[in-house]
Parts: sequence; C-alpha cells; structure tokens
Amino acid sequence: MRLSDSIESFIKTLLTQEEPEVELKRNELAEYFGCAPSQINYVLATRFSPDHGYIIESRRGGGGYIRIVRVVQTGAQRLMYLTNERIGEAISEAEAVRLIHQLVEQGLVSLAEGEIMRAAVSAQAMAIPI
Amino acid sequence: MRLSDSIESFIKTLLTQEEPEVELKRNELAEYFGCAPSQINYVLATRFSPDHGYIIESRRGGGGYIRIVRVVQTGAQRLMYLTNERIGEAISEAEAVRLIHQLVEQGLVSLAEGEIMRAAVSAQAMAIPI
DNA sequence: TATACTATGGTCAAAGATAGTCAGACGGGA
DNA sequence: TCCCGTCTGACTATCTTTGACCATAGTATA
Repeated sequence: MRLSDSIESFIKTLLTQEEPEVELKRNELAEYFGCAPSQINYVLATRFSPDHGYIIESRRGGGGYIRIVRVVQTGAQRLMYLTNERIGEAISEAEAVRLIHQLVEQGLVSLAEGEIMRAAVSAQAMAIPI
Repeated sequence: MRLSDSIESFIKTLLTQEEPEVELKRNELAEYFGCAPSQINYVLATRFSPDHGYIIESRRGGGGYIRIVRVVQTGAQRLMYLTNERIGEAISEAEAVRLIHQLVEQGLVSLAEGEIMRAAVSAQAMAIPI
C-alpha cells in the first residue's frame, strides 16, 4: 500500500461521524510515518482538498498545527459545486473519472449511473483524437 | 497551548460583558506568566489591535499601566469598517481568512456562511496563478 | 528649579518553532 | 519505454518568544 494511502486512511479514522474535524502536527505525523513533512502536504492536497469535501486550516510558528475540517453540504450544493466549479470549460478524462468516482462515493449518483457516466466520457466514446 | 493564547484568554476573562475595559501592569502580568514583558506587547499587537475591536492606552514611568478597551460598534459599522478599511484594493488569502474568522466570531455572518466564504477565497477556488 | 534616580512601558531585531512550496528524483503500470 | 502519481529535500514564509536598548513619568535631592 502506498504511503499516501496509509496517511489518508489514518486521518480518516480520526474523522469519525461525530468528529468532523481533527487537528494535528505536521512534523509529528511525518515522524510517525517516517517520511518527509512535505509528504503530509501532498496527501492533504491530493486527498483532502475542497474538491474532496474538506477545508484545511493551518498555522505556522511555535504551537503550529494543521486542522482538517469535513465540510457538510447538501447533495444539491455538492453537485452544483462539482459540475460548475470543477469542470469549467474543459476536463481531462482522468479528471472526469475521478469526479464521477466521487459522485458515486457520496451517493449523489448510483453505482450503475456512475458506470454509465464513465463509459460516456471514455476516449472510445468520444469521437475525437486524444 | 501557546503562551500568547493563554495570555489572550486571561485578558478576555477580565473583559466581561459588563466590564468593557481592564487596566493592568505589564510587568506583573509578565511575572504571572513567567515570560518577557515584551511578550505582553506582542499579544496586544496581535490579538487586541483595533482590527480586533480593541483600543490600547498606556502610560510609562512610576504607576504606569496598560488599559485595554473593547470598542463597541453596531454590526453594520463593523462590517463597513472591515470591508472598506481593511481590504482596500487587495487582500491576501491568509488575511481574508482572518477577516472571515472575525466576521463569524462577531456573529456578523453565520458559521456556515463563513465556511462558504472561506472556500470561495481559497487559492484552489480562484482560477488565478498565485 | 534643575538634576539625578527609579520605575515603568515600548521597540526592534534575532532566535526558535512550525508549516508551505516547488523542482526534481523515483518507480510502477500501460 | 513513457507517463503519471509519489516522495524527498532545500529553501521560504509565518508565528512566537526573548532580550538588549530606548522612552517617559514620578520622586528625591541639590
């Protein structure tokens, strides 16, 4: 398993149903996983971005911290956000697949619907040169 | 917890609803917290500035003191001040986040509204190079 | 009154403590 | 083999804490 995945699930175990936010020390977490501190930033950027439904707050200096907050949104808000903000004028296939995956994850569309969407945006379905 | 935070909350417990101002001795307070006197100035500068809604008066020499006065403003006055005076032509993301935090603190906007504002000004949401 | 001494608070730069950024190395799968 | 996602490390940014030195007010004394 990838290091990033381990760190991701570790953080997600801290973010339970009742606890929508956690606060942690970047250096301590890096120490715990035996990796470079910047690895933590990588995980946050790729797995806990606003696109993923999280907001990161942090502070540098003595007593610094990183706080991860799970944002609660209604399905409609989330759907609007994802389609408007994230797609914009264009989107790559890989990005579209990720987006669809999230829609399914969040129960905004069913698994079957997700597969249909995925097929629809696949390169084979698009009559365009890649 | 940071020393600055401890000093900040200590002062805030003195500033109750009925008591909008406190007077204290810089050296005594520093002694109490076991820190350098200038630490007190740091706390005042970073947590009790006019931006935070406070005014500081002080006097040196024998019998010197520091007086902290909480300024009372209506929500509208405060909102006008924060948006006009403090943002001006441009504002950094960090500064914007602080500002939003204060708006929420002061009940000028709700927590949910604050989160939306924070997401809206995040670098990820801005389609601009930083 | 003028001067000196004492008691306060103010400023600022440096050191310490964290977190952020970014370019490049690395590695596994198509 | 090539590409993309991972991972690292050097460098940067920000926040906190301290200490040396400065400024000001009150009091004692010549």
